[in-house]
Parts: sequence; structure tokens; C-alpha cells
Amino acid sequence: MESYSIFSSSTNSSPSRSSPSSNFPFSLSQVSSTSNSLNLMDHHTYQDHDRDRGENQSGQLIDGLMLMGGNQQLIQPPMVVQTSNHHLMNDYQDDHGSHNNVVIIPNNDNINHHKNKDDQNKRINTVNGNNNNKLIKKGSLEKKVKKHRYAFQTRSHVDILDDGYRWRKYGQKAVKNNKFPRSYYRCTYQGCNVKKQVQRLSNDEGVVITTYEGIHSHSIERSTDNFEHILSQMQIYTSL
DNA sequence: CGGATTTGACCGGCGC
DNA sequence: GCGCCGGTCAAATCCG
Repeated sequence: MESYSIFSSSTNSSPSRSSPSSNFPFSLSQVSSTSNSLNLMDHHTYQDHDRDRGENQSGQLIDGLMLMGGNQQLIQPPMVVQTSNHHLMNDYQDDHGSHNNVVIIPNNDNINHHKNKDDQNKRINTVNGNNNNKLIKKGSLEKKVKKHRYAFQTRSHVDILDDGYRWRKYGQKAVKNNKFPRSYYRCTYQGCNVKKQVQRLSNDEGVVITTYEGIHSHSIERSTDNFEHILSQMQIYTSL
């Protein structure tokens, strides 16, 4: 049995009172109904390559984790959804351990990464051919507005959570101070721009950070089963 | 054969 | 300005 710790990040100081569940990559109403859930896909993404790329284990947190941790002071008050008594992330276990953690912290995230309009216009001009970049990126036009980001920390020997959506991998990168590469995925549903990153921690190989960005423009594509028993145990503690 | 993955190149942001 | 770094692209390759 795998265990989970799930966080959402909040890097915005503007206090939105929206329901945490409504911003989550999967809706809490969905998962608490019996039909939708998360489960683990039974395959490995990084088998052998890149394993030895990183050298330095300075103890610094990787980027993905800093998404959560770097703004810890902004994450309050936590809404905690927990499925067991164990929610120590570093509480290591073997594959047959029995911990199941789900910790969800409400998201107020509505960051606008545009520093100003000039920044935006620059990107548009690039796309319109006002400079001679060899490569005109499709994504350049897309505003750099990062609306919602959620970081999941899961303890699992598999990297990919089957969250009921279909994802296509579009990149993989070695990241500094981490011996595991970071993988980049996009939702395959047409017109849906949700992305996710998957990163295994080098200082705790049992932990995988999954960061979602955006909100799906469609309903979940298929129901999943394996996570249901975890989510069915959810209790929500919120001071909101 | 079509969709998914791999992987090197490219790009922009940022710090020095 | 330069180099580093993370994110993305897209051609090649893989695979069912």
C-alpha cells in the first residue's frame, strides 16, 4: 500500500475565500462520491537513465517542493484531509506499509506572473514575427498567468498517479541538486491546458512530488478505483 | 499507422 | 552581457 501526502501550494497573498475543493485538480465532491478516485499506475517512468546525474545533495529542497515549502507562511489555515493517523512525510515504509496520507491545504493561488504589460506585449510581438527567432513557440502567446498550482507529495515507488485524466509527456529535464529528472506532462484533452510535473526526491527516493498547474476544462475522463478506499476515509478538518 | 515517448535544441528569466 | 537553469518544442523513435 502506498501512502500519500497531498498539498496544494499557495503563492498568492490575496485571500480568496473560494472553496478549496473547487480549485483542486480533482474535485472533492467527485472523489468523495464513489465513482472517482486516484490510483497508482503500475509502471515506472524512470528506469535507469539519468539516475546518476546529480551529485550534490546539499539538503536543499527542490523547486517543486519549494513551491509548497517556500511559501509555507502563506499556507494557512490548513484544511487537512487525512486518511490515517500517520502523516509524517519522512516516515519511511516499505511497499507493504499501511500508511495512507492525504493532506490538502487550500489554495488561494491566482498568481499573475506578468510583471507588467510590456512583458506581455513582448511575447505577442515575438509571435507576430517582430523578431527573427528561429523558433516561434506556440506557448509564447499563452499568458504567463499561472492560475492554480498544486503540489502533491506522495510516497510511492511509482511516479505516476492515475488521477483519471489522460496525460502526454512533453519533456523531461535534469534538475539541479536532484539525481532524478523532472517530467513534464500535458493533459491530452483538446483545449485543456492543464500541466503537471513529476519529480522524485533524491534525498528521499520514496517521495514523489506531483505539481499540477491549471484547472481542467472538462470532466474527469475515466473513473479509477484503487484510490477510492483511501479517499473514502477522508475527513475534512477546516477552520474556514 | 497513429498516438505516446524520448531527447537534444531552443528560449526566456534571473543573478552575477 | 554572459552563463546557468528550468520549461518547452519538435523531430525521431517507440509501441500497441
